[in-house]
Amino acid sequence: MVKKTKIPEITITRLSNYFRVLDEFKRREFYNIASYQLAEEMDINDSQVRKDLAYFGQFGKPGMGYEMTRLKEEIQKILGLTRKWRVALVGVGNLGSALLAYKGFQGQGFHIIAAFDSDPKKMGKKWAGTVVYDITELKSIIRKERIEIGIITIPAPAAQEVANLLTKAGIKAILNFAPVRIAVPKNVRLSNVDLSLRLENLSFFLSR
Amino acid sequence: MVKKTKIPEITITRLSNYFRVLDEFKRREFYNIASYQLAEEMDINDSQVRKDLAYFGQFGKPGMGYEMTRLKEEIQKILGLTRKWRVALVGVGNLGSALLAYKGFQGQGFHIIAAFDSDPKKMGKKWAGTVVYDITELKSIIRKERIEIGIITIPAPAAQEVANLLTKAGIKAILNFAPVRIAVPKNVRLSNVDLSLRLENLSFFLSR
DNA sequence: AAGAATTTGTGAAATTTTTCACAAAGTCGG
DNA sequence: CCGACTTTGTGAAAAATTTCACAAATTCTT
Repeated sequence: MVKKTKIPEITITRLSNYFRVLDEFKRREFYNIASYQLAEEMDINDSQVRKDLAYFGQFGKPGMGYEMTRLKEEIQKILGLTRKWRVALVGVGNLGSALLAYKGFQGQGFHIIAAFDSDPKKMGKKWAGTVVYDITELKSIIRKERIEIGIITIPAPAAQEVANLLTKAGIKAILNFAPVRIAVPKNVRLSNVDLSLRLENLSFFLSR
Repeated sequence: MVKKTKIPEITITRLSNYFRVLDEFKRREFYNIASYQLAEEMDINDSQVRKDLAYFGQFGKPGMGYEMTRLKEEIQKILGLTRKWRVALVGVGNLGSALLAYKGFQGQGFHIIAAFDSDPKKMGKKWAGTVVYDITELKSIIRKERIEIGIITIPAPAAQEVANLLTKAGIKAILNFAPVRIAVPKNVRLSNVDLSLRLENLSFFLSR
């Protein structure tokens, strides 16, 4: 399945978006979908769609397009969404609580197993079904629970420190919402969600 | 200032990140910064940094690099952050409240002037200093308050409907947090923040 | 069953983005 | 003020990504 060819990261992002489009078309009770339909929906070129999918195999039928159920399954396999991912969230503030309550993660196989905070008032309680632990317990719980992904939703100043804790606990990937760039070892995958950055981007285009 | 040359969108994103790096260096009391320092910090090539900045002018001095205060100001001008932006937020749920409380926006000139919700229990109250209005008042308030940017933080099913309302009210840009692709007229700038997408991306790289 | 119509998968071409590499401009120490 | 350094700004080269375009596979129509 996984080819030797280097796959552009943006292809992976598009794969997620194809998945979303398929969900919408599924509700319309289509059985097949052609590359040009996916492309139109996403405002891209149709051969882009075919190239992206061709990195991973030959899923389509000439003259017919792609069988929707099959394609959804294939994308799920490619993205690693056929298994459950065990996730920890650090920082049960406004944003952290919102993410704990967010239904979208659960559906895609991302299970927030544990939350951490340094505020004694929050510890021991449950937020949207997830127990909040003292951050001093982070290492032991992440190891015991075999948690692989960490979400950082604490203020900027402490973000690097928490990233270090997560790394030392053996986490494999971090999704960082703190508005600060953090450094992690090369074997840890890091993804930043900078909320202001998106607004700044809009601001640029509105200003021209 | 604005050249005829087509500026890659990714350059704009990097500009925001240069801005973050400058903030961090400033605290260390540096006066100048060289392209290779910015580059190192961001794990990119130094000529990339110079190219990005050169789209907008000649801000550096050979042998010396860039004067930090000046560069920060220039980037602010480029990104349109020297003015205030009037923003509305639709959907005061978990995520919406978190964004209302988020300090980062304010600092960059993004002021959330009004929030909207359809839940009568929330209307009329204030959340983190912002009044929550009935969504039926959206059009009139957006016009009266001259609001230009809308943030959508409602569940997926109603997102398109709200986008239509915002568009009809004359909004110029939308930041969409609903996990669904929405359609807007070409003159409205749309940016999607799909939280699951980021986790899916991590999942892909962890699965390989 | 044959011809028309679709649509895939993929080399090749075009375009975009990144990196290289270096002249020119400026700094610094003595 | 000179010679050694440093670093910018930018053409040119390289690399990556997107688009074109078409043979081959498959379905559809009659």
